[in-house]
Amino acid sequence: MSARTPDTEPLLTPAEVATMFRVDPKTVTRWAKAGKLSSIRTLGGHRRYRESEVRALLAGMPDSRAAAN
Amino acid sequence: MSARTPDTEPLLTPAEVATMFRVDPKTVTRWAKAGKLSSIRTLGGHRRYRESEVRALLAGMPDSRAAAN
DNA sequence: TAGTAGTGGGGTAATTGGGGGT
DNA sequence: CATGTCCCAATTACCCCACTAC
Repeated sequence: MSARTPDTEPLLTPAEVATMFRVDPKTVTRWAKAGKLSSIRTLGGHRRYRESEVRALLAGMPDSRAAAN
Repeated sequence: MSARTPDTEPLLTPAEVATMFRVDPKTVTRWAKAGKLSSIRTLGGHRRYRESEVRALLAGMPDSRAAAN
């Protein structure tokens, strides 16, 4: 097989996070800007979010942030 | 160790890089074309990417030249 | 009434994703 | 089969402003 994936964290798109929280994608972006949610940028400037962090927040764990935006 | 590896750098396929950034492989190709990501060509014309550079980019470093892992 | 905080909408420009064909 | 390339629709970023709740 070709696609062996070296040790990487699963990421989510803004739309996916928005759907999970039942909010507008812009609101997710606002959370990232406010530092409430850590984000990784693509080379084009779009944001990607850590699935583990999002799920932790969804589960009600208010403390799982590591670094800021 | 029996088989030695002359100092060769670990390379990644477009699909692997795409998975790590949570984007489409075609997007990775676009980055290479735009010069945002250095690429090495196989003899068949396909692109390969430096794992160290990709990881540095994922970490948020705007410029990546040999991350000291 | 004014002030603060959070969310959504509009508009524009750039990036991204998918189809089609090599 | 994965990839390289081109075209076009969808998504996203970024700005400002309106609305609601406290």
